[in-house]
Amino acid sequence: MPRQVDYEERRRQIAEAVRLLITRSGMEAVSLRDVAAEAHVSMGAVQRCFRTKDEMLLFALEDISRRVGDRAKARIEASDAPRSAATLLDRTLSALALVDPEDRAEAQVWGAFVAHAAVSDQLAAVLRETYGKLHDLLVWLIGYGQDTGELTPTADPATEARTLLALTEGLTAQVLVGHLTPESAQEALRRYGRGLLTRG
Amino acid sequence: MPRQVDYEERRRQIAEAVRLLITRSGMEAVSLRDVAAEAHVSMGAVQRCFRTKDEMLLFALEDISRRVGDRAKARIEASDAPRSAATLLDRTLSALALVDPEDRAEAQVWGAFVAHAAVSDQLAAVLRETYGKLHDLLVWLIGYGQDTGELTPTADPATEARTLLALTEGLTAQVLVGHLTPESAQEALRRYGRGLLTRG
DNA sequence: CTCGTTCCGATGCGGTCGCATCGAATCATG
DNA sequence: CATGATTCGATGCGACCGCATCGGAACGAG
Repeated sequence: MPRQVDYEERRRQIAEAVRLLITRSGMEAVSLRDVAAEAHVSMGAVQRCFRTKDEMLLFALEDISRRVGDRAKARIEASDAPRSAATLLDRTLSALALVDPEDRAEAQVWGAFVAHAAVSDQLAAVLRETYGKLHDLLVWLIGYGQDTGELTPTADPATEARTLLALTEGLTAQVLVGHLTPESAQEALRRYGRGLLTRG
Repeated sequence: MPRQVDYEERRRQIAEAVRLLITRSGMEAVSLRDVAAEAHVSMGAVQRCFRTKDEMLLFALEDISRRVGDRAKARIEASDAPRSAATLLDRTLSALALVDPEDRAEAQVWGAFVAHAAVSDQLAAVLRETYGKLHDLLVWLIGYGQDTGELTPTADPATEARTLLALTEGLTAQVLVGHLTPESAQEALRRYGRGLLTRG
């Protein structure tokens, strides 16, 4: 056997380059050549990892979807003590809103893929799956909060989860465009969350 | 003087072609040649109207922004009788949510521009202006509803407007991707609106 | 070392891109 | 009609695109 290569690792490396390029110049600036240069590999190596450009973009989206999901879960589990459901919800939504400047790039890439998904069924399928997981996570959190008595029991967790997820995404988009500041978005999100509290 | 041309009309015609192309194949499929063909004019004519491609895209965004704003206002003024503020709000948000299948194309184009705006300051500026106008419209509607006593007076119109606008956009995006049905999005929107009623 | 396999990087190809150029057509004016 | 300003449509240019190809480097097995 000749020199063996960790393809999975290289794919991730390439996905990172795709993210960086989208952040810097938008999705239409993603070319195989630029991706290869950004990932410090040759074009041939990129083509060895992905048969086509679409395959590469698909993997990049799966990669970023995994990141978003992981971060949301991480912020939940990072709570060392049994936190209140309200705190967990707040942290989770903040993570999803990507309001931190360091997450801005990721939000930008996410938005680019959402826009592109309107044309590509494959990308749309990945997004649907990710949205589904985030939805389930929020449903669970809301149900948990209702069990502990923190959240109003009359709310339908599914509807509330849909609303929260959409609100979060909408706020993020408007922050990216510059219509809202991260602070005002954060405040709108918290204000809505407060409405879910039993004594809010 | 030689044959005179209605440039403004032609520009609109070209903008329509841009919309159609984005709807059909996404923003990166928009080339001068295809736009010219779709608009049934020659490439030279397109170049006479717009110095560069970016100028063309900018105009297309301004055109669609105007359409979105016009439609929102139209649905308000179309209410022949002095409608209730709640009805006006519901109609306005439905218009913005672009949940009707016929509006789906427009929502798709809007999303494409939002994504692209993260890279182009010029486009972002147009979007900010449009968002600002929509925000002001919602603020006015909410204030009107509070005056008539239909809406809870404790809510801050500005914050509520921000929330409603973001929620609407987020729901639209998720409908486009296929994570939500237009019906569930409409329901989530109405459910939130009910929370603003005095006796909701 | 030799061989066989695997991977890399360079190059080529056909196509499309945005943009510039230019002759022909058009039409009010003198 | 002749003129000159103006617009059109076609063509050319240089660059870049995605993808295919291929010689050779790298490296384990015999």
